[in-house]
Formats: sequence, C-alpha cells, structure tokens
Amino acid sequence: MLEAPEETPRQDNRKQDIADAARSLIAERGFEGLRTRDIADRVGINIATLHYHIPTKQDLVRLVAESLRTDFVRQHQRRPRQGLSPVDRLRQEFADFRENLESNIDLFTVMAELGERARRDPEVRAELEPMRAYWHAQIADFLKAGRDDGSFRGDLDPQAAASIVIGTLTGSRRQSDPSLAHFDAICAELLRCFQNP
Amino acid sequence: MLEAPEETPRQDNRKQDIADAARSLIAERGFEGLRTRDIADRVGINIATLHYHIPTKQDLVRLVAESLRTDFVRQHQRRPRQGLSPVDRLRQEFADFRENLESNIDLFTVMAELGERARRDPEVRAELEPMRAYWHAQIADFLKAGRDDGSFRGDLDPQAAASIVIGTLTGSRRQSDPSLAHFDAICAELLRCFQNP
DNA sequence: AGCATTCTCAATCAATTGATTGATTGATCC
DNA sequence: GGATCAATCAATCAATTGATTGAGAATGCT
Repeated sequence: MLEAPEETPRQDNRKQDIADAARSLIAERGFEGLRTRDIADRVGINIATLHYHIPTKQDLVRLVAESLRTDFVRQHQRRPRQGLSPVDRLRQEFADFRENLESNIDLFTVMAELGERARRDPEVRAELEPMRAYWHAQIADFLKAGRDDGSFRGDLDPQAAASIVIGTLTGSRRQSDPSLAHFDAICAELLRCFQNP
Repeated sequence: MLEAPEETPRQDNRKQDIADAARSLIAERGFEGLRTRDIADRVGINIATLHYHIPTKQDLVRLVAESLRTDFVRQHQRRPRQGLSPVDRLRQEFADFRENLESNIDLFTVMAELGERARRDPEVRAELEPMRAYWHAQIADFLKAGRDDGSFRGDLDPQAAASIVIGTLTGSRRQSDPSLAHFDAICAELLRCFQNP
C-alpha cells in the first residue's frame, strides 16, 4: 500500500513534464477546461508527441492521480513522526497542512477536482480511496492514543474525530474566510475540542 | 440579501425544467460532461429551443447557481428556529443536513461542482459567497450564544467553530466512510467538542 | 557505420460542441 | 380574421476536440 509507481529511465522526464503541465492547467481551468493541446503547448511539444507518451486523455487523468498520490506519499515520509506525543502529532498535522496552504496551493485545487471526478470515474476513485483511508487511519490512531493516555477527552470517538479533522482541514479553503489567520484559529479551536479538560 | 429571483409567468415553467435537467446532469457528469444537447434532450425540447430560453451556456450555469440559491433560502425558511436553545439549534442544523444526505443527494454534488467552478467563474462565485457567509454567520451566532449562556465551552471561538461545523458537514461525503451511521457519530462528536464540561 | 528503437512533428480525420438561421406553429389581443 | 409576439423546430455553421497517420529525426546498441 502507498508505493510510488515505477518508471522507465527515458520516458520519466517527459511524463513528469506532462503531469506537471496537466496539474497546472487543472488548477487553472478544472477538468472542465482541460485540453490535450493546451497541455502539449505548455510542455512545449506537439499534440502527437503527447499522444505518443500518454495515448488517451483517460491515461492522462490517471497519470495526474498517480502523480498526486506520489506527492502524498512523499509528504507523509518527509518528517519522522515517531516519538511525538498525540497532541504534538496533531499539531504536526496542522503545520504540514498549513505549509501546503502557503506554498503548494495548486495541490488542493487539483485534489478537489480529482475528488469530484472520483464520483464518476472508477480509476480516479481507485487512486484516491486508499489515500483517504490511510490519512484517516493515521489521524484516528494518534487521536485514540491521546484519548488512552489522557491528553484527549475520555469520551472522544477517534473515527468520528478524525473525520472532523479531515473535513475541517480540507474545507478550510472553501470557507467565507480562507485566510491563514483563520486557519490558525480553526486549528487552535480543534485542539480545544479534543483536549482533556 | 438572500431573496429568491423573480420570474415572468410564461417562461418560468420552461426555465425550471431546464434548471432541473441541468442539475440532474451535473450530478451525473459534472460540469465537465455537461452538454447543452443533453439538457435539451432531457427536457424534451430542441437545442434551438434551449437557446431561445437560455441563450448561452454561461447563462445556464448562472441559472443553476440561482436555482441552488433559491433552494438554500427555502431550506432556511422551512423550519422556525426561534426559541431553540443553542444546543438544540446545533442539533437542528445536523438534522437538516442529514435529511438532505438522505433525500436530496444531488444537491451536494451540484453544490460541490459549483464550488469548484466558483474558483474560476466570478458569476458563480457571486452566487455562492453570500450563501456561505450567511450560513457561517448563522452558525457562529448560535455558537456564541451557547458560549455566553454556558452551554458551550467558555473558551470556544464561534467563528472558528462555525468553520469546523461547516467543513465537517460538507466534507462528510468525501470521507472514507460516507455512511449515515458515521455521520451521526460525527455529529455526536461535534456536540462533545463544543459542550461545556 | 548500420540497424533498431524511440521520439517528434505537420497534416489530417471524424465527431462533437455551443450556437445560429429561417421557417413554422401556437397564443393572445383587437 | 389578421397582426403581433412567443416559442419551437430541422438544418446548418464554425470552431474545437481527442486522436491518427506517415515521414523523418534522434538515440542507443553492436
């Protein structure tokens, strides 16, 4: 679970360029406005070259979904998480998310577009569901640990609380106030929600 | 603010049919797969007739957004909310949302698609932002009232907590467990988050 | 260097798409 | 009944779209 896909040596640069261009265009125009010619133009190649490397538009969508999954995996392997207390673990989760809000905003737009497409495209769904389940399980684990060690409320339901964390974080950009200051206030409030009084 | 748009007597039935068909198709295929011919087919009219009533695709998108806003207003006027305690007010919010999860699931899909489109379409944004702000303010108001009357925690931040409620509710369908039972568990956990210990 | 494979391109294809045109029908009013 | 306006339709348009073809260039291997 959660392994990055393999790539042959020669094509990987071109495919990476194509994936990056597609992500950038999805962030700007959504899947609704995604055109293969626009992608080729952005990479600086001919449309037929795009089709040589990525034969169909559906292959392209799959490539983008895999590319996002690869990023997700990297993110989760980037910081050692052993030895952190449940409270610090939750803080870490917020800090990671905030960092992406600041410096990788396209990631969210593309993730959201993929999320909507997942509803009607089984291949996208197959990429996204394991990521969602993994993230949820991670959060539920340390919430449970926090409840059990007494740092979080004794009546906390870890599964439900994990859904609250995820929903709140991913929904933060859709709020009427999408500022980072409000995001910080939300995170502080979530900590108060879970802390043992 | 939050008034339903007016309609001339003869066209309103046709426009309503068109809006309903468009919503249904958006729920199935997203904006990505929305085609004017498919809408005309679903209504049972010719494509030229569709253009007679709704001249451009952008007009159609606006019509759908207005239609959603009208529904939102109706929902908020349907149940009297005066005299409820803050805790019951929050419960009411959860019950209303759950009812839609059960019986009007397309509404969410269309709202989500509009939400993504709002990022790149100012007209959609102009319809959605007041709704978001209104909903957020409503929730923040009764959370504040609950904090002030002692039923919610004294350190509760109403603005942040409202964002948590909204993010959690709207994110509930995207979770790895989208069941109604899990939704109920989430709502119970949110109540525990806010209640005064 | 020669051969095989990979990669690139311009031109092209067939189908689709939002939209238009002009004729006709339906409804209303005097 | 005739005039006017609203509504409808089949046919059509121009542009776009995902994709293909065939030739040639670039790369890798012996």
